[in-house]
Amino acid sequence: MITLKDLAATLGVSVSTVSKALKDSPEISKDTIARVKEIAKELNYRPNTLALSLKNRKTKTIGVIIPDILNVFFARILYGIEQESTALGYNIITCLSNESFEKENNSLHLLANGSVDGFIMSIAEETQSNGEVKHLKETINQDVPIVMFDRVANDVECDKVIIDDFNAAFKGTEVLIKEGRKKIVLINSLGGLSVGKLRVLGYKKALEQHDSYTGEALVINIDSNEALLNDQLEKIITEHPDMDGLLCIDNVSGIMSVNIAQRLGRKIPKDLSVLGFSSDEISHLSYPQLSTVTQHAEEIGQQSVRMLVERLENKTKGHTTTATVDFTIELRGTTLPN
Amino acid sequence: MITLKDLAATLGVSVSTVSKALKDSPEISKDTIARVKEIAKELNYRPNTLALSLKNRKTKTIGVIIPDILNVFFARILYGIEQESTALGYNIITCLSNESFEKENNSLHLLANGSVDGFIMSIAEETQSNGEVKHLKETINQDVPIVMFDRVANDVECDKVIIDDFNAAFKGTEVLIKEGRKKIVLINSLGGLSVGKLRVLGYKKALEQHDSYTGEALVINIDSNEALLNDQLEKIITEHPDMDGLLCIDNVSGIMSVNIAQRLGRKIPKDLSVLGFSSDEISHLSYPQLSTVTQHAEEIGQQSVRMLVERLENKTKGHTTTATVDFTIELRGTTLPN
DNA sequence: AGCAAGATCTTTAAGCGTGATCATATTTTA
DNA sequence: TAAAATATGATCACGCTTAAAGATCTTGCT
Repeated sequence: MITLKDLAATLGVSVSTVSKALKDSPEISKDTIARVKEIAKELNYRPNTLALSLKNRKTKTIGVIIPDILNVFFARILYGIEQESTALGYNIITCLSNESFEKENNSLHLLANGSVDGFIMSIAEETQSNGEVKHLKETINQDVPIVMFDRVANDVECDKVIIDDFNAAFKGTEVLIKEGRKKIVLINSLGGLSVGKLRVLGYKKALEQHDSYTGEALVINIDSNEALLNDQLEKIITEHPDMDGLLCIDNVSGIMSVNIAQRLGRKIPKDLSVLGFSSDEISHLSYPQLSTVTQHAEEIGQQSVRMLVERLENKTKGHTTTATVDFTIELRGTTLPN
Repeated sequence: MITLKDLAATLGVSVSTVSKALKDSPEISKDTIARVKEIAKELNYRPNTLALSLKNRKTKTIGVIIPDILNVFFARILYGIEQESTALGYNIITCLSNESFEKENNSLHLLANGSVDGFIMSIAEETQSNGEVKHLKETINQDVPIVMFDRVANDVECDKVIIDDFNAAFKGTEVLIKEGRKKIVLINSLGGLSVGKLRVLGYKKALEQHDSYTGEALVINIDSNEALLNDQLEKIITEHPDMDGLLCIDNVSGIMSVNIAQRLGRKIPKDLSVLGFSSDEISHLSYPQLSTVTQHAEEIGQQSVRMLVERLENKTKGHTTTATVDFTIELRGTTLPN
């Protein structure tokens, strides 16, 4: 690695002269500046980011903690985070909590010592169901800000980026109601997560509020293990022959349900209307293509970065914000054309 | 942030005493060690990684460059990388090249200045098709080692982790041949990538070598844009009514083909046997579940980390290795049971 | 012309947080 | 009481920035 010292030595000047020359300081003569720059280029000098970070007490690096990178939703959020950070001149250190509290906790401690300027994270399932928040509060108290997205801890005071899950499910359910469906079922594989709970509430509220819907509300909880998903869904579809509307609130069960229902002889969307929750790319995997409540995952990521950087660079103390990112409902082939 | 200085001040001893005490130096009295440790714990002291990195000239951080995080294959590799790095005490800085040469190049330059000890990467499509290697060679020459996985640059001398793509396609094709299929088609959406080319070669070789196969080889190149995939596949399946074996060499077109073919009235696997290339989780999305040539993505990631760390810690100079990670063929529902 | 006061350019020194080496001070032992 | 053991402190270096000091050359004024 080439350092300022090396440049100084080859030119026979002092380190500080080189340093100043490289940033066009008016203190340094045009001539010297030119000479320094030339040799710097020739030797392919790059300032050592570590040294700069140490000096400036900031790293221009964001710690990102993702619960599950194999979930397209999170992968896409990471994509958004990466894009926006790069645009704003930040790097990201990515940690995968793998839904484990311990890993999440470790990552936080490992990086909250000057390695990153702040965190962007969605909390692990385990953390959420156990209601663990100490590690989060501690980090914030040490002046390392956190922005939480999607899965947030309500009793931690920090910036947040969420979807209006209640409303998303509400509007989604309305789509099915307005089609005149008589038995609309919600399949829930999100277990103890707050987002799942909110979606169930939105679904129930919509059914209640529309007099045109005369059926019952039926929420079926299933195991989220993907290997078991096919069998569970097949069982549900078989056991509910009169089901004509289906709301799947996770990424993949909508796709699977469409494929299974068709194999079992249901016409989609005629006999059964299916609405999933996910982003575009996965909806292509079924035929007809899955209609979805689309969460703008990329936007969630970008927004999170913007909020964190705002806080870092303007030193916004106190006063936290919660941003809600819009959802859209995209009707493709598994619901009736309107 | 709490520093050694802070601890020293509160205890009324010197910084070096604190530093030594924290690492149980025999130079320091039991008594002082205890006192230092107690207050360190109380104030929640964590050594500043940045300062350590600067001092030790190594960061214990790996730069990871991924072409496309929305591709499950890469997401899963990242998963493996993260697991193994954490296990070996390394952090990862993740950059997404998004298949662009420029982003790849930038990331490399941005981090190859002491920010990371080495890189693990798969080169961007653009980089590969243009045959750009200067940035890679430069990095290696600056003594920052690179491990490439999956998509590798043949004329760059570095450690590599690959799949035996030729053989994977060869064996996969053999499965279909042994079923007695008469018209086996390969659908290629991987365009200019080396892996795609190797798979096509393996397929052709298998067809040639088996006298029992009397049909032709037919490679159909398609656009990889997922939004267009459905239509393209439907067209292919419609136009080739006599096709009875299908090899899809990317992640998703196998799934789509199965769903489309069934909708068009083909019985799977009776009329048409389909074999995809992907990892487990995505194969669940079709019914019957897709039979696949499974690439052990996680293992590829882990192996890459092991090779890099080996080089970093043992200062293995010169002498590069290429590791081949096994593939397995997993017959699920879209091929005949054997 | 003579010389203080600027103007211009360069170097010195300190500090970011650590750890290693070397030096110093205090106590114990032979 | 000198030598050895014990405990602590001072200093430097990692690569960089920056305030302050130093050195050299111009300028302006009597």
